Amino acid sequence: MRKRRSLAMNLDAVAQKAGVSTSTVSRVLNNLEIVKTSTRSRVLRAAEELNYHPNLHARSLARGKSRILGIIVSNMENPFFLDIYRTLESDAHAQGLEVVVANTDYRSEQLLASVQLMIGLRVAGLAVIVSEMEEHLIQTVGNSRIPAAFYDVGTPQKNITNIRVDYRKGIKKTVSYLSALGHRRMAFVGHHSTLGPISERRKTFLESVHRCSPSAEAKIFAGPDGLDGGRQAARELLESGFRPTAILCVNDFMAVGVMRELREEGLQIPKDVSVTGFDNIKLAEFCSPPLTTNHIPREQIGHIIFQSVLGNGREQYDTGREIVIDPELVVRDSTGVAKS
Amino acid sequence: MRKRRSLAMNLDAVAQKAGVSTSTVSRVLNNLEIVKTSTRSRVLRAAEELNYHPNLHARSLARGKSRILGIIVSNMENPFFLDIYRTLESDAHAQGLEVVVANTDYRSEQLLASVQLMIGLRVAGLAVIVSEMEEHLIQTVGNSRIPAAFYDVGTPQKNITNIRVDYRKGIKKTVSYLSALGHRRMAFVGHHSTLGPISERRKTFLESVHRCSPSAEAKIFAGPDGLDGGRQAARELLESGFRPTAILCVNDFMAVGVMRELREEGLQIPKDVSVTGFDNIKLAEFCSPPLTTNHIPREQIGHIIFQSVLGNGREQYDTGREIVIDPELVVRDSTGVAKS
DNA sequence: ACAAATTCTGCAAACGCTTGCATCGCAGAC
DNA sequence: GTCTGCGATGCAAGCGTTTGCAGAATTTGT
Repeated sequence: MRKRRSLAMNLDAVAQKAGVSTSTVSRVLNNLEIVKTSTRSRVLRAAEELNYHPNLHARSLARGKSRILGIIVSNMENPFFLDIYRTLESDAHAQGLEVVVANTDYRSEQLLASVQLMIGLRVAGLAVIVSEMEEHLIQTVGNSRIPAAFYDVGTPQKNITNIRVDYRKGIKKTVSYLSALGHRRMAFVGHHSTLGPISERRKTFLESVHRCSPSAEAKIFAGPDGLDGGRQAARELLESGFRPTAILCVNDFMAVGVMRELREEGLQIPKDVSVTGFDNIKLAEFCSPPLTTNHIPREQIGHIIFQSVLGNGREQYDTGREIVIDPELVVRDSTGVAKS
Repeated sequence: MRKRRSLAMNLDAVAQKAGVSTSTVSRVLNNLEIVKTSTRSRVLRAAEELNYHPNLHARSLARGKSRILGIIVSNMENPFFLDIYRTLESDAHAQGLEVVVANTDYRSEQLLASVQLMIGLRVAGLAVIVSEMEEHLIQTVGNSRIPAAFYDVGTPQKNITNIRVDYRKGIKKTVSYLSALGHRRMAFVGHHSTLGPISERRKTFLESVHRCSPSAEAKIFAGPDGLDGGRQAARELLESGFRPTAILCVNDFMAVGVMRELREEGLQIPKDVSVTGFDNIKLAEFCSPPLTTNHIPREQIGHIIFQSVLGNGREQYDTGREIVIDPELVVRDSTGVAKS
């Protein structure tokens, strides 16, 4: 048996220095009221002097649970995810919880690793805000008994809440708005993980265009999520020879990239081409021209997720539901009547 | 003594199911080669069937250290911090380390909490990329013996590396560039935590302007870090009646906000006002007009930090140094000759 | 066929903390 | 002066792993 004398600072060291038992130190550090004031201050001083910091792993282990909220997002760079993350973080901190984030970069292998990490950490709750998701992983989370929330993917279970945005509705609104402005040639720019051939958004776009004006043309392009991806998709679009009078983008972030490329090619927005986004991130308001987009209430989504996962600290979580949120069209200056 | 029968899945359950001891299971799960192939697969199957996930807290506790890289940033929203974070994350993942991020929002109380968290987690290494920092906290980290790197603050110690950017040089270059374009009235827009009256950047700006053209006017404004903060500072600037022909911003993110407000007020960039930023974030290239800025190699900084904190997995870390990086002026379209 | 060398596997301590229960000390009651 | 009651503390088990060492199983050598 190892007799590895611990060099690290631990409860024992503090206890010894203060002349009490480890239990007492533990009680002081956890603010249990049963400790005599004099003892209490003696312990606190000892801890201070020794520069003691409790080992959170040991703590979690002993308590059988951790005070950590796990968050998994696809792309931290995209302000949409970031905003939800920030809301969750602030809600968590308000309840004295810490937060661990993991980024998947839209890679499902990384998503797997992240889920493993969160389960391994025995997080108190888990928020999964990703575009990619396999049934298998949902099951894994379901079996883990960790209260969780999934955004835009999967179906509710006993410990899982689902939150989804009705993109269909948003796309329809946008298309009919553009249609009313006379647009008959439209393109949709997405990122790869939202645009498998099976993707609902893709279908919805095509359907909506077809419904609004059966004779209209519609095409679809894609690039990686991000400013560069948007730009790249726009370049492909232009090179393809297809000249849409309006471009719908899967999110604002990509839309900004798209606009950059259009400007570069001498096209004016919205005079030559109208552009729309999705999400209504801060940047949509700050770019030039300000972007017409669909507002998705990210703060509200964050709060809902937090509530359903760790609702006010009670043991009875409010999971197992499905919540649907409607986007709302926000018209700014990046859209106008179609060029004749 | 509690006889709380464990309901949670643990090594024991797997061991029992596979008909071996916990040690063997542990060895299988850690890929120790000494396990017989047949036993190995039996164990793996049992683990699979039971949906077993090792408890990382117990693991860290037993091992005496965790495979976690801690990162603390001021403002995850600012792409500058985000880029460093992403580099660190990818380096960490490449070595099989996980990452825990904490956001301080420029609040020193939150910074304290974050440092406590990281120490409590016994992270393998710590990167602190914040603008605010108290000597006291640096000492705390120093005493913790955790290999750490601080960006732009503090001084090297045995377990601490310092990385700083020579902002002074960048500001000088920018001012003299603008000066050469005929600018004689310039403003500096910062965020509060970079702009105490003691702040070096503030001083450098004033000095540089004074040196380049003794008769020139210079003023300083500030808002919170972010698009809104930049906009707000610009508004104050305009309302103050001071009409600079050039505005230097402490970072690109704020510069985008500043430009938005200027446009709103009908000022043209760079015809009426030139604007510069710092960092050279992606967005600087995508905004309109593309932003003249100072490139700060964030990827390089990320790699350096990672190397010095967890360099290639050896026990001998390369800390205790100070590394200085020079920014480089990148001229784009947001600057031009001064309006006469 | 038996000893020796070599794999493999199990035992049990240790990691640093929490917490139910036992204990100790002392004030007030009788 | 002994007893009761109660607040404050200590004891020690247990949380789920890892790992040094020893013992069991298997192979090798003769």
